[in-house]
Amino acid sequence: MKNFNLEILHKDPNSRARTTKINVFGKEVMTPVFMPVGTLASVKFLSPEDIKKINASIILSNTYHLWLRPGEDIVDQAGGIHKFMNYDGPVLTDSGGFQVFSLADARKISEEGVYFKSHIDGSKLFLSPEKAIQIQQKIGSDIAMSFDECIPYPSDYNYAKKSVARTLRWAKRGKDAHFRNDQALFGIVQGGDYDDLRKECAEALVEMDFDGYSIGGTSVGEDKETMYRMIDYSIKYLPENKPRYLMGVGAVNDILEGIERGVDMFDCVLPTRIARHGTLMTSVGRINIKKAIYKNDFTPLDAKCDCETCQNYTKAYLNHLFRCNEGLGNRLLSIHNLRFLIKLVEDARKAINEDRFQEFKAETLKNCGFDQRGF
RNA sequence: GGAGAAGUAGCGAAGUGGCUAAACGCGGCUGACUGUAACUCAGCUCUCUACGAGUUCGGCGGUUCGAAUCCGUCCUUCUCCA
Repeated sequence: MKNFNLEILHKDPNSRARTTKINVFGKEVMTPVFMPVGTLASVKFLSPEDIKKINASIILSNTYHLWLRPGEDIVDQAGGIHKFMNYDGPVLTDSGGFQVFSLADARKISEEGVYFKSHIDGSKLFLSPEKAIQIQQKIGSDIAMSFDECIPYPSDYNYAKKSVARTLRWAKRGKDAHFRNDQALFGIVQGGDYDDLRKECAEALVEMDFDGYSIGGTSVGEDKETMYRMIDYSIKYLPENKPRYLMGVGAVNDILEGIERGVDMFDCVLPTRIARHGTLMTSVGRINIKKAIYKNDFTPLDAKCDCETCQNYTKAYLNHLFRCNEGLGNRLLSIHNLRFLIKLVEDARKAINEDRFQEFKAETLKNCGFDQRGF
């Protein structure tokens, strides 16, 4: 019996939003949760101490990328990913399924698996559902993902149907190859924006009995309404007593819409990526710190934020760091954006527990300026 | 005082008779970024009444159908010799 389970703490009476406590092999994860992404066993520019300081409770890493470098054997020899990167909190590894989408120009899909052309040295690689599980078991993450095909949007119905069937066969193969009792395994719902395909996929995965379920294939270029529909089409077929993870979503409005629809877990590169590009998420919307107007603005980035950056530095200083391409700017903004999203889900949990999630959501969206533009 | 070299858009730097409002880089200004090939990418950066027009390549004056590019002269800077 795996020491992995979910306890529902509170349900919002006005939506499907909920708070839960996920027990990840003795480590607690309160949901809704936002998971910072550390693809290469590193949340870019942040140390494990930084990650803890922003109150992150679980982070993500990536099978495909660690497989290429340094190789799963090295991580295994280090004693697993926690020891390797000196981070003792829960770690979830994505399977490489997203790379089927993001590296589409350098890969070929077959029934057996996916052939990749390495983006590092051009060598030929082959990743199968079994191999993806084997790698993740060696990496030693707390939660592994099954190998799926993340299809682009739009995809025509016939392709999506074919792909879902294959992703399901891959899910079964991966599950059969999985044996670690100290590692959970999640299935991934695909099916594009087709209700019946999402249903077919979700129900088949539930039948296979995974430890949790993800909603994949979103945030691949579709419009917001379509994304929210994909979530609806997927989540209604998923069981209440297992975690629901919306993959790759991290814009403020998307997170709130996801929570409202019953999502427990989110991950996204957005906060760290845009931080490196000078954009910060604030309680009044997104701003780009490189803009000339911040050159002599000696106020904190976000008056309502409790992060290290907002407590200690001004916009003018961050503006200066970015103009000079100083790495500290990347770190400070990454800390801020991650803390901002983690605080967002913390506040959301509180609101759900106090039966005022709808008000919280409406107020947050209004403050962030969603009436005029996306976040 | 003499000899040589050079002055191109905010800066650096190509161009050496028409295809040049002038490559490229930096700087500057905008915008994008959602399970990370991303400290990345895209656009703009002489002026204007702006899918067109007007002024440019140290100044002035020439040669030429046509000049940033050739000639004269002046100014400035740098190097070397006194």
